[in-house]
Amino acid sequence: MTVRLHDSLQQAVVDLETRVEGHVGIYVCGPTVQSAPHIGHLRSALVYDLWRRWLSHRGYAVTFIRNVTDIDDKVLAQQSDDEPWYAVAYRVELEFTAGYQALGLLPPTYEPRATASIAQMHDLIATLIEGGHAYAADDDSGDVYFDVRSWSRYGELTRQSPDDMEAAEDSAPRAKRDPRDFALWKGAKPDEPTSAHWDSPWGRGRPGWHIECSAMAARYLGEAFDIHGGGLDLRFPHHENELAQSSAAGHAFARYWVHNGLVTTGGQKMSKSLGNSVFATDLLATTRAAVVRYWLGSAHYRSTIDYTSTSLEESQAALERIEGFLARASRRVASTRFAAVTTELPAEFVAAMDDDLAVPQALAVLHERVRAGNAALDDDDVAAVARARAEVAGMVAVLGIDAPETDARDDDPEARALSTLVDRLIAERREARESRDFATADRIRDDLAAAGIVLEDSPTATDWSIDG
RNA sequence: GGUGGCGUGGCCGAGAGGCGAGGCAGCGGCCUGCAAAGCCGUAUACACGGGUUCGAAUCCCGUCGCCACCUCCA
Repeated sequence: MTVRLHDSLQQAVVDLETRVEGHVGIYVCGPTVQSAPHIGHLRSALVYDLWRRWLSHRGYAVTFIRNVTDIDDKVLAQQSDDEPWYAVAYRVELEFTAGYQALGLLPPTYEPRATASIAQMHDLIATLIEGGHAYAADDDSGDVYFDVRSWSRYGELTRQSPDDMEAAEDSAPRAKRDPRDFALWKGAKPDEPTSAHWDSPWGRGRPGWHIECSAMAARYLGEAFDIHGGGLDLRFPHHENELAQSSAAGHAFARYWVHNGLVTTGGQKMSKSLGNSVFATDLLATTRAAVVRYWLGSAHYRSTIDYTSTSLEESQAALERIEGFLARASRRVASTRFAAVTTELPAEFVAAMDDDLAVPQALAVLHERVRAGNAALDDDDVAAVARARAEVAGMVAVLGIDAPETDARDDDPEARALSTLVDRLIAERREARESRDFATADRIRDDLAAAGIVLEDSPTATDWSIDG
């Protein structure tokens, strides 16, 4: 069984055949660091983290590149007297990194910033001009444009003909040969800070957005690589333009184009203008990161997911069911000869993940094993418990929802004191129960519950946890 | 106008011609002193109207509603 993935260019789920056997090069469009990350950004990054983890699990050596667009109109627009554009970019980049880390995303192999690959962009632009696919504007703007009409394949990614496209409304008419031509290099404008300009063969200026990704992908993965990913909203014009300019420059570029679905609120895409964004920091302040990760990852990566007030609650309950089993199973198995049992992932799980990362079906397998494991616990079938525990732990690990729960009980003196107190109360309650003084036993349980501590009785012992 | 997608039981969310994925919530039972957790059981579901077929949520035609992109956007 091979890994299959949906290729936007072929509009079909196809077998993954990598350029170099056993190796995968992935380029994902990262954010323009102009304002705080919302959960849509998080989802996008998570989707490719899941791809990467799965491909690694399947034995591929993965080179994973996710860029940071740190020079752009929008970044420049955010600067103030107190904070130059490059400081804005770095501040926002740190916010993104914090969000990624909270969700347990693996760091990319390289995370290049656009401003560090200006020379590579120049080379690419020069190649395009030589090949007759780009031109320097014949006004004094210093702009360089890609010549859409020179590239007959233009529109192949999104199956659009330039003739059918709505012409962009240019606020300032520029020296474009065709309204659909897009900027590779933007000539310096007097109101822009000089720190945002670089020398080039076409005069001082800064790069257009699309050329950045083409240049960085080629620099870090080579002119030909395997998978190019990004949000569905980037398909046009960004990815179409990347494909056109890289192809026109003679690069084989990406074999497969993967696009993740968007996150909506109230059925509409999160956007700055609508003001309906749910920001990463706000959500993570109130919700455990593992729950956010579970929720964002539990739908298929190509489908739209809508944020509602209850979506997190359902994910939390589902995740806690898994975690509860794992905790009980570990306790039951810990001191037995089954403690170290290892096992392969269930075949149905592997088949689901291989099939264009069908996480929903993979989760169905996971939950089925949790159910079986819980039943084995009820039957006290230790071998079966150990097997289910190993399978569940393995599945949870590839999905990245195994973020180590901070078991605060042993960490610091304060938690240790709490632990001692709770254990003493549990002992008192046990004595009360044994002497059939249920009023006292229930009072202890209620008081603990009021303090956020949940008791869980089993035939042999009482365990407790802090209600998340 | 062009391009792509969606509409599944109370909710979330898979599936894509033939035994009703899975989760959340609910209901009944088991367990429990009572709970919690867990287990077992539990649903005239596939936007609407036609058609193809022995058989359609799945294929075809049409209708309605919603979303995304064509302008910066994960």
